[in-house]
Amino acid sequence: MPRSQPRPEELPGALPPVPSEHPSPSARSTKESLLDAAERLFAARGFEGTSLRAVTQAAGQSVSAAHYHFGGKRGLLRATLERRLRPVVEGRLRMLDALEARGTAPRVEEVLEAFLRPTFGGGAEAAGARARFVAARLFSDPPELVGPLIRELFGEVHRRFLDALEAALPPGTARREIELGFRMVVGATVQLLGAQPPREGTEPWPAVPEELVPRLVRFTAAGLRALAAAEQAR
Amino acid sequence: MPRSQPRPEELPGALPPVPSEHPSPSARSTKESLLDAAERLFAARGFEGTSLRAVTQAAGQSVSAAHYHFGGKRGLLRATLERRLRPVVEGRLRMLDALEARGTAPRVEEVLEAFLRPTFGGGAEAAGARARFVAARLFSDPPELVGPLIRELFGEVHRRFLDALEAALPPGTARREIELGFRMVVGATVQLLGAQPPREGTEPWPAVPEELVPRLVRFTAAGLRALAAAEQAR
DNA sequence: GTATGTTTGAAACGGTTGTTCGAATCAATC
DNA sequence: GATTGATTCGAACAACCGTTTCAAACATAC
Repeated sequence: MPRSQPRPEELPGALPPVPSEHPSPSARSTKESLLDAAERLFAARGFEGTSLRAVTQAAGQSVSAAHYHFGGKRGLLRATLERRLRPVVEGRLRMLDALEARGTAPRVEEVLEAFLRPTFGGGAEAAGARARFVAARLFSDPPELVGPLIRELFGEVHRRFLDALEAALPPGTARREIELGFRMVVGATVQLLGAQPPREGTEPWPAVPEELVPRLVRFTAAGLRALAAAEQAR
Repeated sequence: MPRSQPRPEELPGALPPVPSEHPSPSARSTKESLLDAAERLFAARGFEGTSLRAVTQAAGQSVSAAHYHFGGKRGLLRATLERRLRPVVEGRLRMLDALEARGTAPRVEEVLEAFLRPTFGGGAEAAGARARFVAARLFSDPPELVGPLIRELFGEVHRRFLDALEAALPPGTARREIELGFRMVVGATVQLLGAQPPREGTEPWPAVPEELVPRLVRFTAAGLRALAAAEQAR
């Protein structure tokens, strides 16, 4: 019975999914139009608050197309998140690599800039602003779906940046103190990422990356140094 | 036709709703059991991700009870948020009042402590930890519902704390710089509030208010001062 | 008791949800 | 031109959604 069902996305452990050997150009545009619409709607109304039909309708596609390409609604969210997060992660690691390949030890500000700059990457244009929708979603959408993705994408990054901060801060600073400070860095970043949220009902707070990143670096570097100094003085 | 429909919650502009002149003790426990269940479930799965039936079932009540007491699902969310946010707002204002009633001008750290302490109020016990669920929800649930509530509850608070910070920081610091810094304060706070989120699927990050508040004050005070100093040097 | 207004319960309403199915369409290969 | 596999579409599925309805149960005042 040749009931073949060739889902492009991962099946459990079957033969390699044959990832679209010949992806027709229309298939590419179908996938991307779905991702674009999903990104916009998930950002505005959240995952549970957005119906698959709303996405496909906005994309001008059929519901079954979404299932065919992404395996369902959850797969669509995952793909949407991954598309925007992957470049951020890669940018962070690349900048940190460059920093550590240099001879002299990196300063706290440099490590933080390597972490923050790719977050606001892509300039101030629409694509960059849109890309930042993920921040809000990361902390609100189904944890059993987003949680593993965060660990998979950000696990190595967080470890490496914690190490780099430990090396840049005064020696003897407790690891837990650094972890706590790093969480605050992330928090401040996420909050400013939402400065231009593509959320309906919230008026944007005009800000461009060129303005935000230096402030963020200045603020968080001083914060981390203060934590280390207080630890030192004890 | 005496088809009376005495909703305890607000009707548009009709006569005062007669807010339960004789609230039977069972009615109180009904409302509170609903609020407790709603709080737990909304925190874990979000507003749209939680069905009203799941809430009423967990509370051991009927669906109509929720509609009767809160006017529907949205009213239930609003009541849930309000119950936890109101004390925080009042605590912040009270501490700021006390600070300003004193003779000497408050320091940055004191203003920040007045802002942060009530946020982590209630100690480390379950009620306090549970109360913090709101932070996550505030930035993810339907903006057209939560947005007005935020402005209503936090509008005055934010304005007053911005003024207090402006007075405590070196004179001449640009207002926008302070607003930006304040957003980072909020971001760092929210992030640490989620240190023990009652979210399924995310392992908690053990931390108690006594440990977090001083770190938060230290970190953000240094950050704000750094922003002001850079502004000064220009 | 009766009367009055508040609170609960069970069932049903219309509408929407994510997903599945089977046939139709398309592009490329033999 | 037939075969093969990838893609698209519309229709249908069962399950669930928030809300409403109506009657029973309740407490309190007369």
